[in-house]
Amino acid sequence: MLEFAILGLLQESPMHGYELRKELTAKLGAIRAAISYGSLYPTLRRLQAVGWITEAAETPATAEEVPALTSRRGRVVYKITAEGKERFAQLIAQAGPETYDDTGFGVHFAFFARTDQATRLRILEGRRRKIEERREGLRDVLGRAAERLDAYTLELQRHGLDACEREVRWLEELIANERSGRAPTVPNTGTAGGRREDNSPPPPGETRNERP
Amino acid sequence: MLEFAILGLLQESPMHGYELRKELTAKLGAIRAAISYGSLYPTLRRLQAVGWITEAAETPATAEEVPALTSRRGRVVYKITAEGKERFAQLIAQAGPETYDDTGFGVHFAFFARTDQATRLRILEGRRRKIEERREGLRDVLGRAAERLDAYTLELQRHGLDACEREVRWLEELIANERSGRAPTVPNTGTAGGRREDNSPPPPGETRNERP
DNA sequence: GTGCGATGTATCGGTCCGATACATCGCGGC
DNA sequence: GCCGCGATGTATCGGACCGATACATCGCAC
Repeated sequence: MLEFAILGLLQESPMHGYELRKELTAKLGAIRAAISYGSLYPTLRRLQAVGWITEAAETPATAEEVPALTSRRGRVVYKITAEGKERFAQLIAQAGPETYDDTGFGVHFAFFARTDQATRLRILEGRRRKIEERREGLRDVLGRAAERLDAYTLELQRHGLDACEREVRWLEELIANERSGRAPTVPNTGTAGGRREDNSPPPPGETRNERP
Repeated sequence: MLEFAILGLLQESPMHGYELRKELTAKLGAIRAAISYGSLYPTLRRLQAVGWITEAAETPATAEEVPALTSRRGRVVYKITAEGKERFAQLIAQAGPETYDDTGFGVHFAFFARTDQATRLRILEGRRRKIEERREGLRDVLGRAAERLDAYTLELQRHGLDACEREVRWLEELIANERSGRAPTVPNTGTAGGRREDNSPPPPGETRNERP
C-alpha cells in the first residue's frame, strides 16, 4: 500500500520524505492516520534499491547558492523512474481482492485520476461487494445473535451497519456516474516532467446535491 | 488490542482459539475484519506465559469418555486467571490517547459493559475530540487545498468528512445518554424502553473498579 | 469409500506503527 | 546577543498484526 501511494505521489513531482508524508496525509486524511516514518523511510530505501525511485540532487533554486557552509545533511529528494511508473501501472492493473479492504480501497481511490475507467469500475464494484457482505454479516448478528450481546455491543453493530448502508449508496452513485460519465483516462504521462494541474476527469463532483 | 479483547472475551467463558476468533469476529465485526490466526495464537501463548490465562482441560462432558483412542490433538481451551482479570481492569483504567483511534476505540467500546461509567465517558469524549480534529483537518483540505487535488481525491475527502460529522453526532448522543443515566440506546432502537443493560459485575468478587 | 467443507492448531515472512534519537532553521522574547 | 521552541528533516528499533500456508480431524453427502 505504502509503495503504491509513494509511486503515485512521486509522479506528481519529486519530493523528500517529510514532504511526502505531508502530501500523503493530506491526500489520505479521510481514510487513515498519518503514516509513520518507521515505515516511510525503510520503504523509500527499498524502492530505491529495486530501482523504482532515485535520489535527485536537491535543486539549488538559484544555482550558485549556499554550498557547504556547514556539512549540511541536506534533504534527500526522490523522483520516480520509468521502471517505477511501470510498476505503478502494474499495481493498478493487478488490483484484486486485497484492494477492497478499507485501506486498500481508499488508497486506490485516491489515485483514480491515474486509473483507467475499466479498472475504476472493477474496484468500485469489488468494494461494493465486500461492503455488502459486511453488511449482511452485521444484519445476521443483529438479527440472530442479538440476545447474546450487551447493549453497547449492539449499538456498535448498529452504527457499523448504518455506515455500511451509507457506503453502499455512495458506491452506487459513483458507479452510476462512472458508467454514464465520460472518463478521459488520465494518461500515464511518459516522461513528461512537470506537474500538470490537470483535473480533467469530469467525475463525481457532479453529485453535488448533498444534504442541505 | 488483541490482548485486551481476549481477556475481555474469556471473562464471559473459557474458549479455545477457533471459538475465540469467531466470537471476536461477531463482537467486533462492525469495526474490523476477522482477526488473523497469525496474531491470535502467538498472543495466546504470550498471555499464558505471563499467567493471565491458563489452559483448562477440555471438559469431557460426560466424564469417562474417549481417552486416548488416537493421540487426538484435542482443542486447547483457555480460561482467564485472577491476574488476567486484574490486567484487564488495569487496561481499562489506563485507557488513554491510543484508545481513541478507530480500532482502539471500537474494541474498548465493545467492552463498555465491563467498564465503569466514568471511564466510558472519558473514552467517548476523547474519541469525540479526535474525530473533531480529523474533521477540521478535512475541512481545511477541502477549503484551502481544494484546487490542488483531483476530483476523486476531493470526493473521498467529502465522504470522509460526512462520516466524521455523523460519528460526532453519534458520540454526542451516547455522551448525553451516558450522563443522564440509562443505557446506550440511541433514539430509534427496536427494543422498547431499553433493555436492562445489566452490567453483570464480573463473577463474584474479583473486580473492585465497578460502579453501577 | 471418497471427496469436501467446517473445525481446529500452528508457523513464517513481511508490512506498518509508535517511540525515540538527533540535527538544523527561523523566530520571538528577554 | 543568545536562548528556547516549534517546525523541518532523516533515521532506527522492537513489537503488533496480517496473509499465506501447512496439516490433521470430523461429519456428511454422493
